[in-house]
Amino acid sequence: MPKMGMKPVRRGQLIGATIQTIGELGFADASVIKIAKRAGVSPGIVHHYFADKNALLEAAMRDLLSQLRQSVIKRLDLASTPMERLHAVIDGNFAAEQFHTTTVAAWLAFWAQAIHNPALRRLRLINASRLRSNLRHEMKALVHPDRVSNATFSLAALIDGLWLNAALSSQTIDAGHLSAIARNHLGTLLTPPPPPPIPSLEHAHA
Amino acid sequence: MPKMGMKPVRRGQLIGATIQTIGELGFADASVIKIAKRAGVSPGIVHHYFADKNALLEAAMRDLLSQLRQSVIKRLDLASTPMERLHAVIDGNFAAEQFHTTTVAAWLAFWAQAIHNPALRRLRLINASRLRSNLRHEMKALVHPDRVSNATFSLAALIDGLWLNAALSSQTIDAGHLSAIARNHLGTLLTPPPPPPIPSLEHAHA
Amino acid sequence: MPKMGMKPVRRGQLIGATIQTIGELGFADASVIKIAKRAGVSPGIVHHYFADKNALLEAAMRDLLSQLRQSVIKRLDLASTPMERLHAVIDGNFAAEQFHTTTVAAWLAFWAQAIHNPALRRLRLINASRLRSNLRHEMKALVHPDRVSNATFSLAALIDGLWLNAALSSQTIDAGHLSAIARNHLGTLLTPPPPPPIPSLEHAHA
Amino acid sequence: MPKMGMKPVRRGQLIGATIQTIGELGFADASVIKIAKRAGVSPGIVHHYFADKNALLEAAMRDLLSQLRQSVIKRLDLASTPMERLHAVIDGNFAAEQFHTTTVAAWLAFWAQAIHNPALRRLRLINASRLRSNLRHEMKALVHPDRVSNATFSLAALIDGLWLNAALSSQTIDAGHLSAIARNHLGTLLTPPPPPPIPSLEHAHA
DNA sequence: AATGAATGAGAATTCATTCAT
DNA sequence: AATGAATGAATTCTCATTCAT
Repeated sequence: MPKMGMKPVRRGQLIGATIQTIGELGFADASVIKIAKRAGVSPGIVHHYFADKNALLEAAMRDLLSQLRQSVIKRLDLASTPMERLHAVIDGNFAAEQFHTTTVAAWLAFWAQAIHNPALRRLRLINASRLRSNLRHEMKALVHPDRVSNATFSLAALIDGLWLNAALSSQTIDAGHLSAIARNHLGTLLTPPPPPPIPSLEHAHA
Repeated sequence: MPKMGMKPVRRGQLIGATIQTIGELGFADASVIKIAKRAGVSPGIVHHYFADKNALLEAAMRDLLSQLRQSVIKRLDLASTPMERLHAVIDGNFAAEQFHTTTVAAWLAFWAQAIHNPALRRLRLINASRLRSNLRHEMKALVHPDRVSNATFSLAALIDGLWLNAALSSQTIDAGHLSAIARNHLGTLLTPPPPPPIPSLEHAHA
Repeated sequence: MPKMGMKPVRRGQLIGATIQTIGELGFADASVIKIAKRAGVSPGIVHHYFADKNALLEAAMRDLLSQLRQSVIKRLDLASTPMERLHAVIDGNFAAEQFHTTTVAAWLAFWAQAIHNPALRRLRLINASRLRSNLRHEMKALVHPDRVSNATFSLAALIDGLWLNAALSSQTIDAGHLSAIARNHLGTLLTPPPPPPIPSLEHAHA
Repeated sequence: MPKMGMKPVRRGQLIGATIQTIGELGFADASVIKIAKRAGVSPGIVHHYFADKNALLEAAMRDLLSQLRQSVIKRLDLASTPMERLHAVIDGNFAAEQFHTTTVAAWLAFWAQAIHNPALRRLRLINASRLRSNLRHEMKALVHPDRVSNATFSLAALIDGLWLNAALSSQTIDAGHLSAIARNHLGTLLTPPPPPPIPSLEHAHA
């Protein structure tokens, strides 16, 4: 009698092993054989649960995105004001569990590969537009309509940039610090720009 | 004697072909054979000019970094005030020639791979610290000493984040727009945060 | 489940094919592809059973050595006196099955390569010291202690030399003849050297 | 004006580099490029002085054989009695200059390869028969006609075996010791076998 | 459900050789 | 005479995938 319902278990094992392997070795060196070995299963079984390597990669990226989304949603549920909701998005993106070295490296690998892989690209687009949509919705309540688009774009870029710097840095990541910087940036987006302090600087902007 | 002075020519061809190939196919699918084919030479000749694939990749990344640096330096030479110099750094990073689709994709691929490849990692670190050092030096002239570090970190992250978004976006990149956003962010870093304008917003911060 | 227990079968096939191929083509021309072809398997499978080419070569040499050892041990089991045991060692080394042309050629190839390959070198050293130890132990019972070392060295060298001449000769090998020569040499080692027959010859030795 | 008569010089350089390279790396790893590099010339020039790699290898082996022959001939010129001449052959084979590690390793490599390479095989056969012929001629003056053949064969084999052991040994080679063992063996070949010392041993011989 | 045997393509790299200069 | 650029084949090894069991 076969073990029942192994499907989700095995899939989870393989997805986890995929993220780990990509995070540790990079996309180019993450072979099915290595992933299977890390998952503690035979290489043959991978194709029993996933159509091909691409399907496995897609599932892995979907898992990463889903974890991130959960991290944000969890915090959104506790927020009530627009500002709180924006902080929730920021903090959700910088949640501690998102910063394990291998996970961050896997993220970057997926981003790089998504340029060339349509399935991954689609996943990333869906996620990115969802994030933008979240941000934009709250921004509308806080900034002038003319500035919503830029403010959203700017905050989203800063979040990504902070993440990227963390991914590439060899130092341990202080998620709180990243969050604070993003919150601070958000603060400046909300307030009207102060009058130019000194003429010379104003000149420099031109 | 053989055709003299082919070395720099071939090396340049191969480096260009490498960046193109990585940009189009991604790191994982950029094989020496494909690179050689794109450069219009035989696969064997690659190892006549580069010790191994890694040396070729390193040279390609070095080339990308060098182009970026030139782009910044060119603008720094025309700048005189600290603010102008910061704008030079921003604009240099967002120069039009830096935004060809394949080039940007190659950049991302190198960043992702740099996590796992010591030689690439070293190159990236050198470049990153040079950028930081440039920014920090000018920041010191413009913001309170206590805020130099954070301001530098924040601006550098935003530059990277804007770049990353451009890299991943399928839309054509408007470098001027990215520059404007970064300049605007820089503006907010320089000025002291204004007093909370209205109580309701203050409440939203809580 | 896959075809079970293929491991020892395939390994045996591949080892046999390796010895055959090296024996026929020499070390330099024995490629993994040719070996696989001779074994009737695909080139890829070789690395499923052996870590790399070196491991395959090592296994092949180990096999040759083991066959030789068995040939000696089989005869040692039937011997009772020291002299019989020495003859067993000689005859074991010159057993007919050790003289198939390809096998002898493989032996020579391995010896030559062992100089440059640490793993093969180690195998050869283990085997050589085992042979010496066997010989020395029996020699102790038959010759004066002062002469054990030289007698052992001399007999071992003669065995190797006879083998080598056979290996390089294009004529069919008469193992019995080689054995007889070695036994004869052994006989001279056992007896005290006769007094110098004529002074002039003694002088020539000096 | 081109340098005149470079031909023998370059050929000599290349032959020396070939022997060195084969001795250090083995036959399989001695490529034309490596040989040229060691000789301090470009890889292209090799084919200006030698038809192909095989011709270079053949010339190198011919050089080794010639050196050995010179070593013997030099000593033969000083010898007058048959025994002295046999000693000259032995000592010539074990001359110190023949025992540089790389040279001995090159010898072994050539022997192994000679099995598969007709040109090398021919060279080796010519040399071997010359050595045999030398030995046999002198043996005829010293031993009973019925034993000339075996005595020659035995002595030649011992010389080769001692050499082989030296080649494979990691220890420094004591050429004098090898010479002494061969001379001693020769001594036993010349004298009539003594009467059996004890019946039991005689029985063991049967 | 699961194994691991097996394949054949493709990877990086090295090679002997040729050739324009 | 000599260089080193250039080729295309061959090398070892890894890969995704299939399949009998």
